[in-house]
Order: sequence, then C-alpha cells, then structure tokens
Amino acid sequence: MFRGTSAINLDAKGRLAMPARYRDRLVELCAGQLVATIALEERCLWIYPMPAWEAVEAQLRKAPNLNPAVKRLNRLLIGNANEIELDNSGRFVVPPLLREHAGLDKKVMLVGQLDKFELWSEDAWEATTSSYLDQQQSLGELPDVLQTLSL
Amino acid sequence: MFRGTSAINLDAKGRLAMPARYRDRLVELCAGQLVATIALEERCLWIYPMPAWEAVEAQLRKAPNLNPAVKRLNRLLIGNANEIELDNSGRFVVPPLLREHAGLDKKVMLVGQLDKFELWSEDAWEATTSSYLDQQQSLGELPDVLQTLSL
DNA sequence: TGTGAAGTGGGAAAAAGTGGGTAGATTTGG
DNA sequence: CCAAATCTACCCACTTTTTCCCACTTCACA
Repeated sequence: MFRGTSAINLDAKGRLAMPARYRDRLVELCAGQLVATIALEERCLWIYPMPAWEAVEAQLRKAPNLNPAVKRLNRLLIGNANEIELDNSGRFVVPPLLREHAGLDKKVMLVGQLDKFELWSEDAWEATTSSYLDQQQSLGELPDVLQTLSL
Repeated sequence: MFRGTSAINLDAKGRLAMPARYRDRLVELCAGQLVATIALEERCLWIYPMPAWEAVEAQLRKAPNLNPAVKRLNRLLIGNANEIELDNSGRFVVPPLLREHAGLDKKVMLVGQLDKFELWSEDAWEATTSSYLDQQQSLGELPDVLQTLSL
C-alpha cells in the first residue's frame, strides 16, 4: 500500500517521475497503468492504479444514475479520468487539464493514501496540512467515528 | 515494550542511531522495519514498529473515509508515513520532510511510549515536560478516566 | 588499563532524479 | 490529398542523492 509524501518537481515537459520506491509495486499491480482524475472536495488529483480505479467505476456503475448526486459524481470522476502510463524511466505526463485544475506548477507533492495517491501543489498541500494540524489542536470532543481509535 | 528517553545526536547525514537496548527487540519484532509519521497534536514524530503501524492503518481503513475527520487523519498520518529500515549499524535516516516538521536539528530525544516511540527535538521535549509538570501541580480534580488509576 | 560494545564519521558504489535530443505520429493548412 | 509543422513519446546520458560498508573513537565495565 502507498504511504508518505514525496516532494517532486514536474519537468519542463510536464512529466512527473514516480518515486522509485513505488515503481516495482505499480508494475506488478497494474503494469504501470494508472488513472488520474480530480478529487471531489479539494483542488488536488487522485491517481489510482488501474485495478483500484476499476473498483471505483464498478461502484458508480451500480449506483442509480438518475440520482443527481450520482450523476454529479459520474461527471466529476469519470468525466475527468485520464488513463496514464509510466514510461521506461517511471515517468508520466500529468494531463494539462488536470494540471490546471489542481494548480500544479513545478513543485508538487505526491501523497500516498493506501490504495491511491493524491497529487497536490506544494503550496496547497502545506496550507491544507497546517490547517488540519490547527484543527487537531483545537479539537474538543472527538467525533464518534474516532472515539474508538487507538493510535 | 519501549520505555524511557534517550538523548541522541543526529549525524551530518540526518541519521539517528537507535539505542542498542532496543535493537534486538526491533529486529525480532519487525526485522528493523519501522514507520515514521507526524504526531497529531505536538510537533514531534511517531515511530512505529511495522506491526504496530499496520494495526493503526487497519483501524483507519475501516473508518468511513468520506467523513472529514477521518479524511484528515488519513492525510496527516498515512500521508506523512515513511517506511524506514535500520541499517547494519542500527541507524536510520530521519526523512527530511519529517525532520523539518518536528524541528529536528541535531539534539533530539527518543521517547519510548510502549508500542511506539516519539521523537522530539531536545528543546521541544524539555519545554513540554516542564509544562506538563506545572499542569500536574496545579491540577484539581482528576478527569474520570484517571480516577481509577493507581500509580 | 585492557577489552568489547556502542556511537560517530566518512568514502565509494549504486541508484534515482533530471535534462535533452531524436524519431515517429498526428494534425493542420494549403 | 499531400506536405509541413507541431506535438508526443521514447531513449540515452549526465548529475545528484542515497545507501551501504568500513574504520575510528569513545565509553563502560571488568
């Protein structure tokens, strides 16, 4: 599973070099076949290994697509999904429309989130992280879902 | 289980030498495989032996990840989790991003906390410790969860 | 004071990151 | 429909970083 944050520079051609520690696993898992799309709430991208993406698609397919919320998800997720493939050097081109959506310039952060990655601009990631840390500190009572966690 | 505080110097390459008294246990427990991530409320790091970390991940995976608090935890904990491995001299590199987060320069404190370690900068640790002692002294009634303790 | 273990430092080899050039494909305009 | 230009993808080479390993110093205990 994917963990941790990597600071990466997009090169002049808009390519992103996947950190070497992930490559073997990605080749094994999906032969370097990935799907990039936009995240639902934040200005960042989601990058799925193909099998994980297909699981997402399967769930959407089952959902009733006249339902407005489902329709919205379909348009956002599937409508913005781009198939990408690692080249021999472990790099891939970040699709220009997605790059613009997430405000990706040069410095980006690739964040492992178990079954997928998130791709943030460095600025947005740092802003989000520090805001999260502030929220943690000012947290009073824990929400129910967290009451039982032991970390 | 891990107890006690060790004053350690990071070397010029950012490596930390795990105190010898822990090494055998770590090799036995996880073949020297550890995970470092950021702590939720203080500017310090959490260092888990791999099995303990996987237990944390399993809890997070079960939680509903559209819940904002869960998403926040996923991003903070998993997003900052780095796999590290002890080398033949019992040392590991403290990942640069984490080092920066916790303000680790040269003098650091490794604090045993049963199933995991905490890693603090010396300054932050001393400040936190003395602030805790002050709070204990000025403490009135104990919160319920502590009432039943016998120390 | 000697011996062994732990801590510290540094060098060399390997791997990863970075950049750019070329060939092929695709698109656009004549 | 053909030709030119642009864009894309692949490949190679260089630079930087990381990792592994060895050796020296320091400390503790006998």
